[in-house]
Amino acid sequence: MKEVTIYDIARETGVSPATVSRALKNNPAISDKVKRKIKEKAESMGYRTNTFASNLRTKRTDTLGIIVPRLDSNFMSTVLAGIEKVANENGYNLIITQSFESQKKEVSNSVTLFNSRVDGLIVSLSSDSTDISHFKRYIDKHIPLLFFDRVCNRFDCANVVIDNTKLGYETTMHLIAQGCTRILHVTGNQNCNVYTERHNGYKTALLENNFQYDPSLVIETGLKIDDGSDIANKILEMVIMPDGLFIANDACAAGVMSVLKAKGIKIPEDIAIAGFNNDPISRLVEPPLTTVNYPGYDMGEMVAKLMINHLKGISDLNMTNRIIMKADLLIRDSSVRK
Amino acid sequence: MKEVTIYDIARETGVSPATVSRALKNNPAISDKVKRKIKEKAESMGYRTNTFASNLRTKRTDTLGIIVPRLDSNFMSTVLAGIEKVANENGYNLIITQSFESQKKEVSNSVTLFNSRVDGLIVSLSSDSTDISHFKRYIDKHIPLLFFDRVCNRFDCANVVIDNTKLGYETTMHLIAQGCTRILHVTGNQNCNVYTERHNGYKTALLENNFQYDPSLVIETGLKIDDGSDIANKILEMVIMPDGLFIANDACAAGVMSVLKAKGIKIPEDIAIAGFNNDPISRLVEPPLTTVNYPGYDMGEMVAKLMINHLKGISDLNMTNRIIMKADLLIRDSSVRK
DNA sequence: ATGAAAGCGCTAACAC
DNA sequence: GTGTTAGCGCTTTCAT
Repeated sequence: MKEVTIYDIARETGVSPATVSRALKNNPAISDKVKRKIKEKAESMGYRTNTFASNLRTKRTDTLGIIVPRLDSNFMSTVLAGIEKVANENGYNLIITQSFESQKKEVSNSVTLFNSRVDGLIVSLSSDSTDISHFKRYIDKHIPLLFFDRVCNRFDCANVVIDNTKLGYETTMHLIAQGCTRILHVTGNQNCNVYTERHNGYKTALLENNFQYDPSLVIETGLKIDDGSDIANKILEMVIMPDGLFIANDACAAGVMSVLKAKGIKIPEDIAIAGFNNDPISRLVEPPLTTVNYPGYDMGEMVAKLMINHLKGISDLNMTNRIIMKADLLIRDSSVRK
Repeated sequence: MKEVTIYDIARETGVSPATVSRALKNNPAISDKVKRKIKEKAESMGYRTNTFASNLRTKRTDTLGIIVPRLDSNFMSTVLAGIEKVANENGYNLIITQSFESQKKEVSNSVTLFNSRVDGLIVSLSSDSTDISHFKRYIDKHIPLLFFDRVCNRFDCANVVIDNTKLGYETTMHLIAQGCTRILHVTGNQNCNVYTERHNGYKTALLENNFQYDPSLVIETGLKIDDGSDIANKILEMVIMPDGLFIANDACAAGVMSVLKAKGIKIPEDIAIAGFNNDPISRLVEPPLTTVNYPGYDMGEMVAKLMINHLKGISDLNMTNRIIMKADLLIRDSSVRK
């Protein structure tokens, strides 16, 4: 299956390959008449640009690499939808990979994408990523690097986040305002900024209200729906049960809630509950779950725009350290008493 | 930022570029000693293959193109997780695009991916795709094409599906067995095989039980959570309310259920409900939702394996027409009476 | 077992 | 406004 090249078009139209190349790239030096003729010929001959030959010359790929912990979470797929939209509008392709929350896989993905010569790399770290030296090669080659959501604070690189600490604080304050005096916090891997920060916000709110910060009231878990059942059972076995729960994501919160309700706990009367993310699930559980509206789609758009504007020379990622996006506490019935 | 090439390695190691190329590709003609020396040098010099130069020669990209309606649904992201895993294990990259349920976008995506010279294309059609001539170019160039979930029956091309008709039938039979005599069906765009087939299964089950098939008991909708509210309100206004609902996806079913319950309808006593997909949401609503377990992750793996095995010459996609994967009715409390 | 050399298809500096 | 030409870095025949 022989591919049509610009040489074939040049021959057929009686111009040089260079003219064909220019015409197809809309180079203003070529007259409109010639351009039209060449484009028509290209179309009729079934020509398609050979991106490899082109990339080989220009040393650009118009491709962005993405590494995320998992694709199959509502938050991540929403972010990706946002990234894809912007990338597509700007003629960029995406190569999307997932680390499955494993640093080892993250390293291998980062190498693969590096070898694919992506123009830029967008990353949300796996929860066990302590060492991030695998990204050094990008920095060395001046390939722009941008983190979002799960970022590394010990690494001076542009990133887009929400203020997890503040939102953890506000969520906890809200529970306290509803009369909770014994608030249990369910958190994720403490290596992960998003979870430690929410945890810190929780702690600050407690101390500010003269409550004890009791480590036995903090449970670290995988935050899956099924982890929720285990946690609910732990809670039910406690000598003194908590009267408030701040759970670091909605899926897990929904899992907890479902078991607690089945055991006759009244929500929010016996236990008030707040989650995080504004996952669609949060609106459907009963009572609807108080949560934090995490603007995933907007974050995806923001991240892609930052990267692409940098690549186009419109702005400079290196001048940015961190962008904090707006997110709000969304109060629903699962936490409102009275 | 100068890239290291095989010429640089050749110079440093005192061999020819051809030998370097062979050594790095593990060509058996090269002695182990030389291989080791070259590989070490390559490593120490920070060499990375230039895939463009390589692709330009070999005319392969080791990249699969994907077109899906949307990324941000649980089912799709689960499928993609499965595809990504297999692709990655086999050294393939993915370029993922979404059509946003628009044929126009689907066409433009198919062109982009074609021009990116993907080795193969995996597609789940947008709901308004009637004409699929935009894929002809792939067939003409013998680029393997594989559809899944949303496929086109009028187009003779390999595809992976579940038996939607059968499952629609079984779900409806189950509702009938629970004593429902007036079953309303909520379906999606009737241009879409998955929805027409589920719809047909519903119809068959009714007729087989000597119920009338009443078109006024079939509602076509976008199947989003929020569409669920509208539908619930429509149901509440009906002169004779249905006593069973078969809803073509779980998100919408959860939306319907939430409003019905709020209006005091007892589920399953007043109305029994069944959804479709086994979305995580189905386990968390109350009562838990009867649904069809749609094995998205497995389907992703299956699809990727089929494509990659074809590309590797292990098997031949052209000999396959359709693969029907197993899926089962998952009976939960939302439809079980007494 | 290794080297020489041609060429994949495109772009851009330079020439006219 | 258009043509000439020289590579981009790799693979692969053919030769030794």
